[in-house]
Amino acid sequence: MADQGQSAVVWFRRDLRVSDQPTFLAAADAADRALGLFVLDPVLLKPSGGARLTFLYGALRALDEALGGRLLVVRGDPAEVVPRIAKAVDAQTVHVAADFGPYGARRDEAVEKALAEAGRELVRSGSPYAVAPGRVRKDDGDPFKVFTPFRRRWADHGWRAPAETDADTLTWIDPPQKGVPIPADEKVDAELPEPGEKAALRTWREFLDGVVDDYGDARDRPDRPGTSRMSVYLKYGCVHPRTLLADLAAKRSTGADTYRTEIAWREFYADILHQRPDSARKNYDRSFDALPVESGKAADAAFEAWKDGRTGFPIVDAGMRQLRAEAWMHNRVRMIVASFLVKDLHLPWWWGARHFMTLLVDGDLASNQHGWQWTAGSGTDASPYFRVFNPITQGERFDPDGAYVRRYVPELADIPGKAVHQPWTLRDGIPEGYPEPIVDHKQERLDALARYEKVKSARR
DNA sequence: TTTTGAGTTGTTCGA
DNA sequence: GTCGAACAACTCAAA
Repeated sequence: MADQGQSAVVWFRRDLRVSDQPTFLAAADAADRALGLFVLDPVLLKPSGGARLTFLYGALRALDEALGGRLLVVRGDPAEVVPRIAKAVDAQTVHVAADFGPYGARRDEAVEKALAEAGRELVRSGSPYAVAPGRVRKDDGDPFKVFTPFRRRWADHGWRAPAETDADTLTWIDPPQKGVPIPADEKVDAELPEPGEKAALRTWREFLDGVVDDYGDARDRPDRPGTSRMSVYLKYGCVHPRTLLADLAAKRSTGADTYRTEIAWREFYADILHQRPDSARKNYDRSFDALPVESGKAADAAFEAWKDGRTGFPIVDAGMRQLRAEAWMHNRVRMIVASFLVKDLHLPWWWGARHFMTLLVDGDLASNQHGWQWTAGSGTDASPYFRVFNPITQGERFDPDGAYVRRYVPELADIPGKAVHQPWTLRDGIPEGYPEPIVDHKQERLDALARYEKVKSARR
């Protein structure tokens, strides 16, 4: 089928791996040689914090190595770069995994159009999801707005087995031109996970052989390594969720079920963002536009205290400091600090969401923005408005010995046990250097409930 | 079209 | 200390 000597381009984006790569199979069908390409797109690089850039560069180095040092890295606008490279290697087809993000989808349309003008084709094979956004639909054809029925239909829909590919599926050609070197790591203080496909599979194997069966409970304990740590690898496609689902299918534990549900959440939020690209920046439920939020100098000061981990609430401060130290935060603690920003400080959820996206190594637009909206109550299937996390109760329940707090808040390192969650009750007073609580939680909870009344009356 | 059942992650209060 | 109920009403999904 392929003409002798025909080549194709495999344009990598959020699929920095060689196993389970449908694009490789499609490219092998179309041609007998391929060029591996990655485009450093300033539009995407600019809002990425140093942690994500550093991880990305590391993953690119790992991919380049897997391709025998033949990955071409070019900087520029993909709509200009991709057609130029395709022409240089005389490729009829450029192969990608479909992107369903607000920017990615527009970018791909522009690239597709530019390629078509030169008689070339952008071929989409697969996506970063087990089920592509837009596929899971109700009987009447409309998209789901509630998670649980989505998950049921999603599981019924099913997914393909992992594509059997590796670096040798294609013959990689030498780049026709010199690209740019993969940039050096950004200056990041945080300790980052090891980038790349091998690290992803090793991390997954550890989880699968270890805590997965106990995941249902263990995942809520920030003081213990009970989570999979796969988020960053999924974000950059160092592993495909299909691979994880195939391994989970062999497990028959509730822990494995719970983990499968977490993957479903990732797919649900990608689907929602696909339906409603504006929901990355605006309230999914627009009646929440009526929620009164704080602004001005006092709000800015409170926001700074939150970002710095100096709110005087130990579990909140520990989380915010873990974010700076590791460019990652335990999921349970993400909910606690988010609830605190939105319901104790009465600040807009998107302030917090933006801060997360700046620092998180695993920052994914769909999951991050909709996770925040869930906490704020403005999202799909949102938390009932009266559900306000109590940072002390949450700390005592999920960090019962206080080990998590002591690990990240050195001022409190000498306080034993769960007393660490309420340093203001200590006989000797709050340890030097640690702040007083910046708000009275009980008071702010009532204030939050009053503010939500405004949303309710705006609906009428 | 109408009806019915259900909806990630919590807190507080009173018995 | 433990336990169950209240906290509201609405929208969604499916029969």
